[in-house]
Amino acid sequence: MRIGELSRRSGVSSRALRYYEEQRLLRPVRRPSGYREFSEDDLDSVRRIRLLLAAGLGTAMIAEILPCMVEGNEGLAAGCPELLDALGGEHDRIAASIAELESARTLLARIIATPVPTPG
DNA sequence: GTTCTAACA
DNA sequence: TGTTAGAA
Repeated sequence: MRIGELSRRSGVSSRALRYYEEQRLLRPVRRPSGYREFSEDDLDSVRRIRLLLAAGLGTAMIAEILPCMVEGNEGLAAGCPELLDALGGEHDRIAASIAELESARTLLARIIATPVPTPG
């Protein structure tokens, strides 16, 4: 299928799909016309890419683990055990970010809730 | 009409 | 990322 159809079926903009190819997340073949030709499997790949992006992973990481992702009974699973380490690292990195943001939120909430001292 | 690349708001 | 110009 061409990029327009994949865009419609996936709900992802053609601009984003071209970007995914540039990031090596998708490898469509080229027609003689120069048009990209995507496979049916690419539709699943796009869904997985969106999921992994939503999970906070970067395109570089996604490019590495995408070929290892397998459909489990409860969703996507890491088919390659050696990648669990990298995923664990991402998890910890996100957890650290959350901790920092929570500190910032608490600080702001405290400032907002502190009354201005009245003169006198 | 659809897609391509490159570049800009 | 969206959008657009100009070409195929």
